[in-house]
Amino acid sequence: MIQKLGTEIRKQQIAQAALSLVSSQGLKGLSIAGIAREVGLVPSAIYRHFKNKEEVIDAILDLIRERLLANVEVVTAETGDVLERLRRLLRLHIQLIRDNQGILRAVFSEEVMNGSPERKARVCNTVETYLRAVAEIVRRGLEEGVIRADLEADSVSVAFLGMIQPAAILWHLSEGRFDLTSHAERAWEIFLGGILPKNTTIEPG
Amino acid sequence: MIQKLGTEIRKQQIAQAALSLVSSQGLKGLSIAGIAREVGLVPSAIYRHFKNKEEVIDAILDLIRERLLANVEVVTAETGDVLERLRRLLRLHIQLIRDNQGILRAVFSEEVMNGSPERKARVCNTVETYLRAVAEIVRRGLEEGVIRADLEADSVSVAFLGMIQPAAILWHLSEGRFDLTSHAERAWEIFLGGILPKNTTIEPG
DNA sequence: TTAATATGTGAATTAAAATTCACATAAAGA
DNA sequence: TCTTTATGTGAATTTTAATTCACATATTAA
Repeated sequence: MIQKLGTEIRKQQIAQAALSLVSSQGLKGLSIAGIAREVGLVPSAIYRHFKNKEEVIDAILDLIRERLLANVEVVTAETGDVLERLRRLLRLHIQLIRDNQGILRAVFSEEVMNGSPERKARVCNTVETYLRAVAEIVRRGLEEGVIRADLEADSVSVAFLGMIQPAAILWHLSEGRFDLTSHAERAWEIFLGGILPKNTTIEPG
Repeated sequence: MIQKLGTEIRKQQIAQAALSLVSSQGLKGLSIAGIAREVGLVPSAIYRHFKNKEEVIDAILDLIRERLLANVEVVTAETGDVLERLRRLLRLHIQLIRDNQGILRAVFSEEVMNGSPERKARVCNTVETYLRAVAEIVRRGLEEGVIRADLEADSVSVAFLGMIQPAAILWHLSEGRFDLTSHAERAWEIFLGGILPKNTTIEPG
C-alpha cells in the first residue's frame, strides 16, 4: 500500500493538486476523482482530509490569496521607490497569472460568484486587501508628489488592476496568442501618463 | 394547453430567458428545467428548438455579442468627436453590464473557457471585434492629433476595457457595494491623462 | 373538413459525480 | 510487542440534471 501521510501534508498536496487541475481544466472540470489521481490516492481518501468538495475549493482560494498577497511583500521589500514598486508588482502579478492560469478561472468561477455568500465575501476581501495594499503604495506616491495630486489612491489602485485584467482575459481566450507581457509594458506607459503630475518627463526604464 | 409558437419565436424567448437566468444565478445554475419554467414550458419542450444545452449556451453568447457590438453603432451614430465617442461608449458599456450581469458571468464561464475550441474562438472573436471597433475610433483620434501620437491604437483599446473590467468584477464580488458608475468617472480621468497629448488642458464635461 | 406537421407533455432513462460506509493497514506511542 | 488511531480502499448509494421517447394536440394549408 501507499505511504500514509499526516493530514496537514495531505491537505497541502490536495490543495496544490487542485489548483493545478483548475489551471489546466477549469473549476468545472475539477473532480474529486481527478484530484485523487493527481495526488495518488483513491477518491474516497480525499474525504479523510476535507469534509467535501466545497472545502477543497476553499483551500484553493486560500492558496490564491497567499500567493497574491505575497507579491506585495516582495516588492515592498525590494525597493522604496513608489513607481518602481508599482512597476515590479505589475510584472510579478502578470508572471503569477501566466504561471497559474487557475487563478483567474477560480476567482471568476460560478463557485465563487454563486457559491456561499461567505465564500464570495472572502474572495472579495482578498481582492480588496490587495487593492488596499496597492493604494497604500500610491498614497505614498501622492505624499511624495510623484503622482498627480488630484487623483484618489483607491481609483488608481483599481486602474492598476485595469492594466492586467482585460489583457489576462484576452490571453486566456486567445490560447496565449495575445502577448500579455508586451501589452503590460504598453499599458504601463498609458498608466504612467495618467498618474504622473502634468509636466513630468518620463525617463525610460 | 398553452399556445404553440413558431420555433423562431421560441428560440428568442429561450435565449433571453437563459441570459436572464444566467444573470441571476450564473451559468452553473442554468438548467433546462429552469429555462423551461421561465418560458412557461416543460423541460423536454426545449429540445424541440435546441439540440441540447450546448446550443442554448451558444444562443446566449450570440445575444451578448449582438448587444455589445450594438453599443459601438450607437456612439458612432451619436457623435463624431473621438473623445466623446469613447466616453459615451464607456457609459453604455457599464450600463450594459449593470443591466445584464450575465454577460460577465457567461464570458468568464467554464463553458467558454473549457468548452469547445470553436466556442472559445467565437467568444474571443467577439471581444476582438469589439476591440477593433474601439481601436478604429482611437486611430481616428491619432490622426486628428487629439490622442498622444506615441501610443498604439490596439493598446489603447485594451486599456479602454481596463477601465471597466476590474471595476465590474469588484461590483459583482461586492454585491453591488462597489460603485461602478462613479469609479468609471474617475477611471476616465486617469485614462484621459494617459492618452491626451502631453500639454493638453482637460476641460471638464 | 381533414390531413399533415410542428410543437408540447410526462414518464422513463442515462450519466456523471459526489458521498457514504464497512473494512484494511500503516504509523506512533505505551 | 501490542493497542490505538489516523489514513487509505473499493464497493455501493445518492443526487442531480440532461436527454429520449411514445403520445397528445394546436396550427396550417389543401
